[in-house]
Amino acid sequence: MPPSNKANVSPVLRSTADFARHVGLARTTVSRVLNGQPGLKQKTIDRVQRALSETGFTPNAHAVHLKGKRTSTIGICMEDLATPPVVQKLATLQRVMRARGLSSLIEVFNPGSGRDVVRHFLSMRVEAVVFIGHFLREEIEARIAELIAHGTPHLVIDHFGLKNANTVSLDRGAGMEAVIEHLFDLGHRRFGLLGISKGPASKIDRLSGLHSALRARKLDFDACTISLDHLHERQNDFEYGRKLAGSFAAQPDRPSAFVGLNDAIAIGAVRGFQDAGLKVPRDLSITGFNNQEICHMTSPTLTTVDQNIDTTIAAAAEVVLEQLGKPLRLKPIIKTITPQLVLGESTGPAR
Amino acid sequence: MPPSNKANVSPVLRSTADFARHVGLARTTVSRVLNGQPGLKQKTIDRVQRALSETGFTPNAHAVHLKGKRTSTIGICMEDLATPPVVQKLATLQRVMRARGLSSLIEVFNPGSGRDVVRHFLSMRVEAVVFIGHFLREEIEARIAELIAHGTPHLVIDHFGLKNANTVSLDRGAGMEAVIEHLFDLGHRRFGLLGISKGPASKIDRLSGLHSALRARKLDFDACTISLDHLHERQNDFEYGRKLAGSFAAQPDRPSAFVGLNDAIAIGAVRGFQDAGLKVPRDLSITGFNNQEICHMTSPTLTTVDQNIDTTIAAAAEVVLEQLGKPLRLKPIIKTITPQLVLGESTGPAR
DNA sequence: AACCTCTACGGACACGTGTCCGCGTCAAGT
DNA sequence: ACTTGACGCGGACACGTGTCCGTAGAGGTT
Repeated sequence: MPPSNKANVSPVLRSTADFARHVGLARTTVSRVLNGQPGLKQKTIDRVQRALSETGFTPNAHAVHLKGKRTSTIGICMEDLATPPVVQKLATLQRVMRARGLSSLIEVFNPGSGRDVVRHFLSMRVEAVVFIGHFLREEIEARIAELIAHGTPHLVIDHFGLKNANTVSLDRGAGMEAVIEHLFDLGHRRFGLLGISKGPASKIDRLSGLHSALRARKLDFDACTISLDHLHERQNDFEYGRKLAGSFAAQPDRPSAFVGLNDAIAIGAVRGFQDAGLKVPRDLSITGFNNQEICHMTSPTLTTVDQNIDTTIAAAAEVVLEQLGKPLRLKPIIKTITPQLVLGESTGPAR
Repeated sequence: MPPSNKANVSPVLRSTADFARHVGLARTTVSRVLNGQPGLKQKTIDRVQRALSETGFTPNAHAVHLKGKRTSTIGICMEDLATPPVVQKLATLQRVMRARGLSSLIEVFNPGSGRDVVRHFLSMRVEAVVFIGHFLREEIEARIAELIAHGTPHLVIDHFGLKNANTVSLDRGAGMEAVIEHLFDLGHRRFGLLGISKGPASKIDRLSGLHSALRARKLDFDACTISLDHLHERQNDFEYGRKLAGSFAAQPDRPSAFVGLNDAIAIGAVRGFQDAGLKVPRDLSITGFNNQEICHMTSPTLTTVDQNIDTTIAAAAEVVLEQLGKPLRLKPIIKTITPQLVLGESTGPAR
């Protein structure tokens, strides 16, 4: 008696045809219900809906997309998932896109695998590709050219200065200006750089921000900043900051304020100076960058710079959404986000 | 002259037919090359390969999968992306799966949206679904039942004790036993619990580990552990740990060792005790859980428990890969991972 | 010149879906 | 009883792909 165990052992419904048979309707009728077409009795609609939630049947997305419906998927390409800021960006972007009905296909772009990643996105016919992080310049530019050739919109978050690329980037220079302003107001005139190496600076880099902030206060960059970047045993940022602090502590004429590349280096430096018997901020001031949670969990808490990630991602989402479905723009879109100083206990008046 | 600008303005190739026309071969021939079928002249193969890398053409994955080829995609369902351990698990799993040729479709399972997430995975015909994190029990059990009904394999990482679910979980009880053993050997006999509330314990919970560790050392659980969990103003773990430490510090007869639920609580507690003028580990010992990077960046560094995430994910990947393509197993697979004590500076001999 | 082998061609079908369209059915209205 | 309208049915096609198969042309051998 086949009908008897029909109730307990329901077969796996793999197609609309299967499902329609199960409901007792024609495939086309079911399809009409699923796509909200008019001309159907309410009773029929209810019948399908109920069976739908009972069986959990879902139309094959591949067939649907093949028929021409949007894939409603974007590709997100990550440099890595190692640091909190990029993870936070990913999480926020994913949430914003989901709220707009877009799924995220996420891949990590190992050096050299970029081609495969982008090919995979293209084969999935994603509606846009977002890159988060900092990549090899030639590689990412080649990938973007490929995307453009395929008519697929793209956006790069946090890799400024790429050719022909739509970018949303944090103005780290402005962040540095805010840091210098804060330290200057506290009376500091000489600054140690932790993990920030002197060299050529592009438009919104930390260094250019340092330069302009010092210039605006009639200070000479080379005279009032010191970088001990010769120690290239940089394993991880915390240890590196600690070692740098050790070297600085041994110097007779050291600066009164230290500007860290990121929070880990700054926190390592705090520790390094403490190990050398110095007190922060009594003897010297230290700043970080990124405003990670950890900044509020150390003694002293860290003065740092917040990336305004929500603003960044909102801007990014806007750029992506605005491009969807339209022909590709000719001129690249470039947006800049201004970060924000966050005061902690690690900065104080110069002695 | 149409052929003249053929070189600079190449049209977007959207199908194998387009591509074949572009190469000057039959669609079927191109398809044969793409799928590595025999009976083709090397010269022809090379011609297609070259055009392939020049144009960057990719077959429509949806059509390919529709034809019956594997989707080679797994769904990963995250509780959130807020804490480092889950992010690390995600990153590792994604990497391992990619190395096996599997893409990851990642979604965040907001309470209530679980149904949609799983439906989406099913509509994409993923080959398996992995849950990472801790969910509402009824909700995740309902989702798993749905997956089973659809014949799709699943795995839950870090949510122990679910009915009919394949799980890989950390044996937090064993972690607690290691912690107690370490503290006991240092001479501690009374323990303060930070964020760990007394109550019913299931098999591999922290509490059951505490119980058995104390029992093995002939100590009475209720007599030698104190929990101040009445302060339910738990905003974030760090502040909560700090407040708990403040309350404990005010007690005349406080324990000599404190066991934290996680690293953030423990680090907050360190800070709280320091604020009260106590020294760690001179006056008291503190342990965390998770071995986040931050543990090595505080003063003192934290004694904690490592989750052995690589081992966890390796086991998870094995379970998933073993299930792919086969009919569903009847008996749930349950694996347990043993964590590992990591010594820091925050624990020392009892006074 | 006749024959054979190698290889590309191109028609055909299936996969699961959305959509169009003509046809049948059934109930309500006249 | 007849007309009419509402509504479900089922055939057909297209989407892009993989694969089978019969055919044809090119090139080499006898």
